[in-house]
Amino acid sequence: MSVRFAVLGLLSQKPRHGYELRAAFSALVGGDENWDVKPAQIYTTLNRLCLAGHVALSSISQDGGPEKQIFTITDEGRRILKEWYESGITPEHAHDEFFIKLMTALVSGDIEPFRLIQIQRAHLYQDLHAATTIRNQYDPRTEMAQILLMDKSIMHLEADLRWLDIAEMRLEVVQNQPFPEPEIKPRGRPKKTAPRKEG
Amino acid sequence: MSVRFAVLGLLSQKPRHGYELRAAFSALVGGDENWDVKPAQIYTTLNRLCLAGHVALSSISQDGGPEKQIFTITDEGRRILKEWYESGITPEHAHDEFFIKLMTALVSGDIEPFRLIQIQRAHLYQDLHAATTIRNQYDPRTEMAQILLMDKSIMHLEADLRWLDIAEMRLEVVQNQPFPEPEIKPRGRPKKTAPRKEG
DNA sequence: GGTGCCATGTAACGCGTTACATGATTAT
DNA sequence: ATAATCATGTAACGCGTTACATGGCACC
Repeated sequence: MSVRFAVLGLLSQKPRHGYELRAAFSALVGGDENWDVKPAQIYTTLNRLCLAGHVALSSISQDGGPEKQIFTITDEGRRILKEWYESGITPEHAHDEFFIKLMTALVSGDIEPFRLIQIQRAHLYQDLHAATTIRNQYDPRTEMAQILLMDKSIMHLEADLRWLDIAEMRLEVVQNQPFPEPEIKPRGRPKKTAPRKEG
Repeated sequence: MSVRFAVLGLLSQKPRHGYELRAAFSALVGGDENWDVKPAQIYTTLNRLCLAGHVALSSISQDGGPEKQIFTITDEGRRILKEWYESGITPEHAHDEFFIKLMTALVSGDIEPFRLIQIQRAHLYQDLHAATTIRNQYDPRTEMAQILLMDKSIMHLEADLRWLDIAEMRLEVVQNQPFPEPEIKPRGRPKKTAPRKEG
């Protein structure tokens, strides 16, 4: 979803063509090491935005160079962009890959969870060290995006490390008790307004 | 990627059929409120795993009830599962939607970044309160997955909130200086071993 | 006889990636 | 010349979602 709205936002600033959008997006995220958007995605996204009526092909320029198809945001596009700005975003922590890995390991018994945690902890410490080093090399006056991104990485790597500690503790407590096969409940049971833990 | 490996791990524990895998995955992540895998994904994933040779259709049982296609993990499947277990995972923080939103807003000037931060902060506080409440209702003996997931959510929501504070501070420092149009550098320039910040 | 669970899929779409393909201009 | 950059796309695939479709069994 992010790329679509970023394209919309960039077109809200001024009309642009595909190639320019790619470069602008790259600048937005602080370089293509962080998020390299492929041309294919830019052009297919523009196509979908056109079909949705959020963007329109306004003109084709050709200042000596190759042909440029310049896109402009529509009123409807401005509307849904504003909606995006005004909405809060809930990050999806359940979809975290290490969480799935740990749970899978617990159920299948293929590998000791503490070893898994150990591997991941070492990995995260490396990432944390790298992120800190990189952040301190940026110039706050000209590389704000890069710095904010590294700040974010650092905060979340620390959070992940804290979580590993907590997970380890929780698993130590129950480790002598056999890990209970998680209950496989029937699906699609009636949902009341708040189906959580009443009674 | 997560679902594919989770399926592999669950089949490593014991052979299962599609419907059973869906229920087992749901149990893994602590209920379909967290991550509801759709039947379509289970069956297409099984299909791809079969084509890749990581899983094989071993038998079709029919104990009175409907037909069940039972899948088994192959040696190759066990190999790549082990590889996954042994690898560390680097979370992708650049792809965070709020980060993109903030950067887009800064570049396009459509909305004040501080207002954006305020909206997001309020949203995250609500999420944090909800997550904490929910976590404390679970039973540590039988609902470990749910508790660990909520721990994770809480850690990361706190990290997000801390990051909002930092971002706000950083933006306050540069707010009187006009936000510099991020440099749009030419793409694909020669990459040395470490293209960062030399000279 | 309906509702809900068990069990299987297909079709189409959105988002993102990889690979491929074309052609013009600009710098060495 | 040829390499890099500017500029545009298509095709095919992986992952994930929504919607649609089929059929048997069990319980009330």
